[in-house]
Amino acid sequence: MSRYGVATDRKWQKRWEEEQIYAFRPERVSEKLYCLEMFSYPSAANLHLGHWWNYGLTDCWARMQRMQGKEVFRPMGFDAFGLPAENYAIRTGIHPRDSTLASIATMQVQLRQIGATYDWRYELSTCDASYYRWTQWLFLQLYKNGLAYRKDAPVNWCPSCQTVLANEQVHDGGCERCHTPVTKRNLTQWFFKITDYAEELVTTLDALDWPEKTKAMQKNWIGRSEGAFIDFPLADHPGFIRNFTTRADTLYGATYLVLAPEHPLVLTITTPTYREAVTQYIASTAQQSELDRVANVKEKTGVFTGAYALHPLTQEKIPIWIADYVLATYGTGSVMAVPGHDIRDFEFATIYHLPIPRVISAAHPDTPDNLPYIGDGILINSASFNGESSEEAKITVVARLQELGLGQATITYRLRDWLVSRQRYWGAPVPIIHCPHCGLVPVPEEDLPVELPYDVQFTPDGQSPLAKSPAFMETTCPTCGAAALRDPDTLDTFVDSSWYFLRYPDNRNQQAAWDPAWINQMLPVDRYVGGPEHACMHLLYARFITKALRDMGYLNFGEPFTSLFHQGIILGVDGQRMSKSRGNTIAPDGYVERYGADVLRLYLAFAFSYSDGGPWPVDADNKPSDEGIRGIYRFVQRLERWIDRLLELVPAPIPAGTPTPLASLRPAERELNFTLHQGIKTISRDLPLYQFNTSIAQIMILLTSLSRYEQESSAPNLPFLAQVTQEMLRLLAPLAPHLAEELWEELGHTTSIHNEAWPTWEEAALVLDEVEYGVQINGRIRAKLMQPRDASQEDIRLAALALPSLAAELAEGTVAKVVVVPGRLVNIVIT
RNA sequence: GCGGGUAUGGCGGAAUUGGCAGACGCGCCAGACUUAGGAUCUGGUGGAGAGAUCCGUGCAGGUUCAACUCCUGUUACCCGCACCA
Repeated sequence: MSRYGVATDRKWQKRWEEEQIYAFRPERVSEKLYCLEMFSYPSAANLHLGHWWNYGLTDCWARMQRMQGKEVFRPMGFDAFGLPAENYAIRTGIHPRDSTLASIATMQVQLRQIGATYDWRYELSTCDASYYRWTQWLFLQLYKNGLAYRKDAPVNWCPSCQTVLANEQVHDGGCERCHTPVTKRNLTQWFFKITDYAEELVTTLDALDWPEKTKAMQKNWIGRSEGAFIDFPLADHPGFIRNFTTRADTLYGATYLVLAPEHPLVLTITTPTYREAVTQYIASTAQQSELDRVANVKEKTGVFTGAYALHPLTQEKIPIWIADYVLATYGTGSVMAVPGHDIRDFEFATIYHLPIPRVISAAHPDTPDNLPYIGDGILINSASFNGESSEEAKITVVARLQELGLGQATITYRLRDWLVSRQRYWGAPVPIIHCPHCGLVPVPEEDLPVELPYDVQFTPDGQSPLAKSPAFMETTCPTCGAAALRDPDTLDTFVDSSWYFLRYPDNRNQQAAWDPAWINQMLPVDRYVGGPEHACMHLLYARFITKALRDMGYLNFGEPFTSLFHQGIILGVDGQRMSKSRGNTIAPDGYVERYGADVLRLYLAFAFSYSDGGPWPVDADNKPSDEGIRGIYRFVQRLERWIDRLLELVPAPIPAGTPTPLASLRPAERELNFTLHQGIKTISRDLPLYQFNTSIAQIMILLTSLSRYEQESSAPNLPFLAQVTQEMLRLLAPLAPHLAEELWEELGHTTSIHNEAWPTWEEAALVLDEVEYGVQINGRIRAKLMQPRDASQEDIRLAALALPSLAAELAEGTVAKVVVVPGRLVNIVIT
């Protein structure tokens, strides 16, 4: 049994809290390091392994930064609004507010059991009126600056959650949360104009210290595309149809236009003969779910409208079709179809027997004539543009169109505006009043918060629950005083989390969301840690909101998270994500009770790569194994035995000790000293990179070296042993904070190890008098060779060639070359 | 189809600038101790072979005195996006 255990954890957690040793000191803001993990969703159950993995291991990182003199700002809070609490309420009848507050209370206690360095004075919870008051304030600022607007549009609707969803919340045509196929509905909804920032969001991405994958995902999601608008005048109506293309060079190959069924001009231009077919087609596509649409990609369908447009350069009459392979929400909702050089247009033209001319010839003709050629090439059948390259023609064709007033170069984005209103209860109310006389009237800022009422019938039926609460809805217009109604929708929870990192450092400010002078010093977040699944939602929204607030003058920076790190995920033994429904969860509680928080922390840190995660190991019976944890537990016991041994040799209190001068160390001590400094150097390099496993390995090696030195030495150098032991505990402190603190106290210290400075290493200690060389013949290791540190390359070469064990093999050939790598190896090349 | 990533012993995982592959731990094997335990300690442990040796980082090539590492091609798996004009 180890004497360290959960009781030790409690003892130190209590004392740290009393002494406020992790309190952030604002006067040291110049040394601040804002390190943040994505905040947690309050859940009624006990903390799961993921919490320990996310928050326990980032704590090791933060603790090392503290010891290196950084003023670490490390807050924790709760992303407390959202559907799970509401769905739980519908099942159980427990009000979302009650269940959420209870969950938060549980988590506040349990998060402390990890032994992390949170400064709880900066806590926040998004469902508190003192927080969402400022979420509503944010909405109003966006509204006043034209970045929040209401529009009637086809939007994603989840029939199960009974609410609209943002584009980002539709995955594979289904609801991100419940996977129900999403349908389209025409509704009037609130949007944030994130598209105004599309260009900056994509161009400033490169400079961020973020994982390449995440940057690529955002870039892809924003979908910047350079091309041109090309207008095709209508043959029988005034006006024109505007198309977006990236291939203006293929304009002479455009043989028809295709509009999305939702395109606003469709019914205007459709001729009476085709009206019935067209309306039928529109109706059938409208009732298709996103999933059906994706499933039907292979069979292209469409109908002719009977209308014609004029080719802008040839004046030829070309037919106008509608088809659902053209998306209403991208570009102009209309394309010029070039079946000779586009796969989709080709498939469509083949089915409906439309002509498929060639206007680009490939430099190396390897595409058969019965397939579209989608690459660049030389223009043919393109009048005066013949002979130009695709690259040239993309410019010259657009220039000609521009002279005619029928085209211009442009950039489009895939990114759509962010739909933020939700027809659900448990969220921040939209702070807008609908007045019959004045229209949309923002709630005056001094009237915030618009409080979410408690007594509401929140069972979802497609209506906003708040609409059924007259006490909430009925108000007066702030402008004209007439009776008016509040907006019944609540805000997407991603609005709450798009600015929480700005609130933490000034969380009790009641006059403003924050004090800009203070926040501009505290932010941006220096290191943000969280899962990669937020790449195109939270991380994108937070960047947008930060940039918008900067342009309104509330911030002087435009990127919220300078540096981003994604942890991996610990999976169940089946390799699947842990979940109650799969029954593959592993509870941390038992391990913590039995071995203590630090054994679990050390195990998680040691047994997995932090960036990869991976499945929990299995034993011979395919059950979750705790053999690895017992290995860590043995290490803890070995460490305690060593401390006991040291205290036998050197009674407490052990002096803090100064490093013994290198020159006065005997050879065996030099070896131990080498291991110490090697360990300090390695851990100082690896811990900042979240390479916890190698850091712990170094401490294990150091402990082994310590006890071996003591066992093998007839007269151990006791002050030196005491000093090395204390350095080892300092190295351990970030990883096993309770254990290190306890052992530190046993050595007689009366101040916390967590206020000790991080050890430094001396390069001189890493230089040994003798170096072992590997001696290779033709690249294969054949012998070892000890050489003095200052031996010349020539000495080493001669010593290697003179090795008796190599004589026979060397005699078989002639030595062509000898490569000496100082300090490492010798390679003898024989032929 | 596009983008990003991964592949190393029985297992988790190491390997700094191209320089002795497999650190550290688990498991396994052998031994010690014993108040007989699912405890602890010590030693060994990539594979093949009696052995000298040979073979080994998904696969096939290449560059190099030297390749897990760099280059070309290829396979499998994972993640994200996907009729985006």
